Amino acid sequence: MADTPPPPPPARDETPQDAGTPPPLTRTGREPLWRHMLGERLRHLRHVRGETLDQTARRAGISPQYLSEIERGVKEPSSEMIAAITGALDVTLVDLVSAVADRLVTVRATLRGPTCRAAFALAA
Amino acid sequence: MADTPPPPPPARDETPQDAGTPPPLTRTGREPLWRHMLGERLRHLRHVRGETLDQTARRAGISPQYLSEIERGVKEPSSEMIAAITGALDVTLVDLVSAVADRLVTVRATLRGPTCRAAFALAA
DNA sequence: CGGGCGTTCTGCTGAGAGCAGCGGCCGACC
DNA sequence: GGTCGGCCGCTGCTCTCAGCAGAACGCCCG
Repeated sequence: MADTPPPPPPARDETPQDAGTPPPLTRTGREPLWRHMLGERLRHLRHVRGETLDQTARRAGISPQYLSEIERGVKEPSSEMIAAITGALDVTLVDLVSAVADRLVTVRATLRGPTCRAAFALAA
Repeated sequence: MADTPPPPPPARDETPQDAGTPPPLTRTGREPLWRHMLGERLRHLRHVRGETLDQTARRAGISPQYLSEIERGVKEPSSEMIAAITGALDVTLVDLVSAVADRLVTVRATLRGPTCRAAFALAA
């Protein structure tokens, strides 16, 4: 990504979202779990800064392999760990949590979209 | 509290916030940790429903003592546990996360207020 | 082919999640 | 004053998993 440092993070994550599948839902088809949303947004924020796992992990004081597991929603980091990572990414907890909230709204709209269209089709 | 069931939760937590001190900051005076914000908002949402620890804990399938520890920011619940509690409170993850984000913004404004005034006083 | 990056695996240790039981504090109520 | 409901705090327990280290693999690119 860009070499220039990213602008100060907005209150809401206004950077373009990554393409790709949304994080996995729970087995009952309900909304995703916190650790999946957390990990996805952390990875997104890291990519916005144009950094590798190793770079961010070093500044956060954790292993790159563990950061990879967190971003993939495999492990559940402690609040202290979350604070270390957001510090390394130069964002605040409110930035992160807002990004998760916005992403959840987007994911929910995406899941509901085809369902609404399918319902209209059935009504026709 | 009111016997009538609470209205459908809004996308943002628009119910009046509890009076009282904001959650504890980290030792460096930075913003609070995720588990403190999480716990505070879960307790707020439970109070909005007019419920006791025992009532909500039973529906979530956890012990009331453990729910108390979560709400006080003493314990770090797993994502599955968070999902169980939000389910018991009849809110979604996006409701919870949005509530945390809004609360963080409020807390940050509160912390900055007196600091700005203090700075002006010093300049005088 | 080699390097960079990310993922996956095995194995480990120690912290802590989640619980049960109990006693205590406080405010409301009688 | 006593009782009750709600909550807190403590001890102690078991078992899961956080977080790590090291190694290996796959993919992509020059």
